[in-house]
Amino acid sequence: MTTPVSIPERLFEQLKSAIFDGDIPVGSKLSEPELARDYQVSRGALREAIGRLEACRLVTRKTNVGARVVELSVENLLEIFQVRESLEGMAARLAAQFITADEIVRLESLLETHAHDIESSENQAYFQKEGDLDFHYSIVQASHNTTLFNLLCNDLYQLVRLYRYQFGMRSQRAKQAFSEHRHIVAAIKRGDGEMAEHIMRAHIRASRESVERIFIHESNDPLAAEVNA
Amino acid sequence: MTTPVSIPERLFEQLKSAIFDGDIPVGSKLSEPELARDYQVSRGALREAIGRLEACRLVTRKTNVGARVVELSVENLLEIFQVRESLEGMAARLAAQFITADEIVRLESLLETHAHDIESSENQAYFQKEGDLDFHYSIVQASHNTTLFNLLCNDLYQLVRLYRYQFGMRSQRAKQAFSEHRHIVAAIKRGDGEMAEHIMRAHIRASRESVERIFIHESNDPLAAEVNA
DNA sequence: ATTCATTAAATTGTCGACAATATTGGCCTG
DNA sequence: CAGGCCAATATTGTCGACAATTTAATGAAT
Repeated sequence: MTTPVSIPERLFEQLKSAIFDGDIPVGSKLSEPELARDYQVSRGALREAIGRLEACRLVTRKTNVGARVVELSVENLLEIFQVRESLEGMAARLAAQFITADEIVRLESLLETHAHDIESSENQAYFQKEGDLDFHYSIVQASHNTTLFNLLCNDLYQLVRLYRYQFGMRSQRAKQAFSEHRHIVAAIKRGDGEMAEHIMRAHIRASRESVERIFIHESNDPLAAEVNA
Repeated sequence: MTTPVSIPERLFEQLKSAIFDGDIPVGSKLSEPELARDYQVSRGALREAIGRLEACRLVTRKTNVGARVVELSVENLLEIFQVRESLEGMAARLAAQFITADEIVRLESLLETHAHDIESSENQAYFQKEGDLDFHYSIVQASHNTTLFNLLCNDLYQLVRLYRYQFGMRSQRAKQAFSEHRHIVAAIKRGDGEMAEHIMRAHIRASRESVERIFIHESNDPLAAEVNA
């Protein structure tokens, strides 16, 4: 017995993909009649889907005017990094305290997968499109704090994905980042919460600073931004 | 020209109040036909309002089954405290860095109001029903990080309010908490972010530990819980 | 030509009706 | 009497139509 999926739920996922892929451009208006035609659904169902997009801050709505895809800005991206540093640092510390044996196994096998991805990929602007987020997702899950999980995985990570896709961010230090992932897992495994938090924060801070350098100081090449956190 | 308010928006506020006040009991089902009758609105408008309640996690929804007011638990409350310690600590640090002169004035006048409230109130289980949250709200605002603001003020504080109302939490250390508020503002005013964060974290941690003591060790009197953070 | 008012078109907001699903209660069977 | 099946009922999901509002298009006046 699989959980039933309503039309708005499906639409929500479809619209997210369309936004991530740029089929619905950033900043553009979501026309209800148009989308209802395109996706062959009633406006009611569409409106509920848009409501969910609003909830995870991918679109903003104005009464009597309509919904638009959020505008991206470096300032907002840096804000998100700041919040992530704080929350994911905490997640790493809690994970070190509460992670289960089973979760450790899964986390290490995830690392193995990523290690393989790095080896097999020729160019260095490689793997972690979702893989990196998967790692962070797993850490948050291992914290066993559902409030924290909801904030990060339901809200923030959606925006992080949007920034990655839209800015076409690629890692400039993939091996470095991967190595940090390993150290984080090692610290968690031995129950060293202090260290896990410390590395995680440094890990995310490094990404933020990379973005700052690229976008603030000389922003000619936004395609080479940082992604590995 | 005042911003137009749609029916779902109004309903959202009304339902929130009804939930906070216990008119719609915690854990109970939100019957669409019943509520539509009571509030004299169509089910469509009601469903959108319920969607917003779901977004800030005051209700949970199951497809084809309906919406229920969230179940409260001490575990969840402690989770929220943990997240708040992390986020509000950061907010205090950022506030020390970015607060404007105007915001400092408003913050200090808020403190004066609270000081007066404490003086004029005879019993010690006094003032801060919303006043305390107002303080924390102001600090977050002064951080000038809109992402942080959204997470705390749109999502978490709603739940905090629900816990306060439902558990009838009262401060056991109001004067102590107020003094901590003063120290936080002082640190922010002199631009000492490290100190502001440190005090804020200790402030919230103290509240969490108070709740732990009351609910975990001997929980006979949930009415005397901690509220001042 | 530019601005403003007026009107026409399009879009969003709201509603009630129908379809699909879940829940309830009764009935039958073991 | 317990447990499961089936019909009846109620609730949620979905849709298309109408109303309210915003946006645009048109034209008149300065």
